[in-house]
Amino acid sequence: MYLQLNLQSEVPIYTQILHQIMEGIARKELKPGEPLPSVRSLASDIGVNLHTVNKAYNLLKQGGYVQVHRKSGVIVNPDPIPAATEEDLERIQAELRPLISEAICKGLSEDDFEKLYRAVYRDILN
Amino acid sequence: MYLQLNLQSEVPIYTQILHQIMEGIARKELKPGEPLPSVRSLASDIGVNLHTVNKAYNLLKQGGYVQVHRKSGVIVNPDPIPAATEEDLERIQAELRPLISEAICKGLSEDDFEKLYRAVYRDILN
Amino acid sequence: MYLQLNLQSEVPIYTQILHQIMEGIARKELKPGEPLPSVRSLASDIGVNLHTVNKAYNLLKQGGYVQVHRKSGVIVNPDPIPAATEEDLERIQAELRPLISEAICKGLSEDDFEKLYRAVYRDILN
Amino acid sequence: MYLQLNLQSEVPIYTQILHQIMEGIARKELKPGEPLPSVRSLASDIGVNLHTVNKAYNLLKQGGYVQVHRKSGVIVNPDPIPAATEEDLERIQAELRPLISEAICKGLSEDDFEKLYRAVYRDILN
DNA sequence: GTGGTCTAGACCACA
DNA sequence: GTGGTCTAGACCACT
Repeated sequence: MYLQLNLQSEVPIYTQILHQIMEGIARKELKPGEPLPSVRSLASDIGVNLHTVNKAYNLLKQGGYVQVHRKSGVIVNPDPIPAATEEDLERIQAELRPLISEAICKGLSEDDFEKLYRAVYRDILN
Repeated sequence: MYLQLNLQSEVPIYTQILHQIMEGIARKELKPGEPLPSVRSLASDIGVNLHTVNKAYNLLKQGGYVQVHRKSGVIVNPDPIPAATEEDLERIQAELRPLISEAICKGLSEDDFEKLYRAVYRDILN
Repeated sequence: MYLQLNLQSEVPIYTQILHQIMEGIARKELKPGEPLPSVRSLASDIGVNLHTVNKAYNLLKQGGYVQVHRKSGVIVNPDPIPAATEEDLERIQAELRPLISEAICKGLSEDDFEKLYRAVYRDILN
Repeated sequence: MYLQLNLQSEVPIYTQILHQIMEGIARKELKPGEPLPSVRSLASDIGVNLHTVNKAYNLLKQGGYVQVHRKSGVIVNPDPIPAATEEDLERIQAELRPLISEAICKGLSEDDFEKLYRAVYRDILN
């Protein structure tokens, strides 16, 4: 499980960490119950501030992706991750919306977009 | 063409304006050559500062969505909007990626996600 | 002598008119003593405001490119156009400077730039 | 790296800043990876508003001349600056064109112009 | 009246 | 402390 940060991206670092760990879980590279590196070690590994990693971990906890134990540190949630709520679905659609608008404006057909989406899907799952 | 802003949202106002105008173009509510409201009038209509609208308009100009004429104001580009470049596609995929990771983590199947995407697509195009 | 205006350029229209007439003179399409269209007719030909053409003509007069006669209208200066002053040369160099900086930054060699410049020169003179 | 602004000039201040930093990079006074002053400190140094500097920095970012890191500020792009595109070359030629027209009208020979251009080139590179 | 530029001053997210 | 965003209000060039 390697994190690749882009420090000049406009995406905040803590968000990049969040996304990549979520992707690791989606890929099943990170399995339920598996421990994540400690805040300190991860921070020093990727060369960012403790707070930054902490913020990502807290968001993961809030989302039910991980559990934080005083002693044993942070582990991927051994229980199933909470299923998408109605709210989640709406948020995802809201984020999809400008991407799709852009795609339409730039001449991509619905099928072109589907290919794009399938490619990402495959890239994550294989 | 009505804009609905969410001032509480973490999405910057100028981005919301940008997205909604892009969507208007995708919907063909805004047709090629059609004038957009002037910076000042739109700003006062939606109750934000003129610079905020200006920033959105400038981004639309950069993206080739609109043309800015010094005197006559801003119009939807009468020429076709530049087709998606390889870079565009990669950026869209990069933005799709965390959405898809999240969807997978939350138990959505590839087909569930497709339904989501199709729903947005239909909502925009009809 | 046809003028081609780009209404969405950031270059003011009067400047475009100015440039193109200067280029016409440089090309010798417009010969010394030759009449230019009247402000009114040119304005209506190219579909711009009288003032806009007027401003261009006034700048041409100031630069010694044309003479304005009450009766006979505007003609290309039958006398030689004033030679470049030291001030002119400095201004030209000042305008050249950012172009050259950009060229260097983008990896163009001095010879590449010369080719560019020669190409424009040839395009004008032939 | 000193910036010299001409507040009387018709060239916008942000453009002057842009040009001079581009020239600094061309001169290699500003080396790849080298930090630029922060928006605020440069603004107060040269006595202009922070937004003016910000606009210049953003244009430099767009052009690939610098990288903006949210925390650590702005640095000269450590990677090579994007090579000139066909579009760049055309734009440079378009800007060269009125200069050359003027030079011809004012009696400069092609070689005179070359001397001018070489002088600027040497002034930048030495 | 249009957009372009600039100023002054504020709050926020990020690290 | 950094850049990002937003506001309010001003002047200017262009047409």
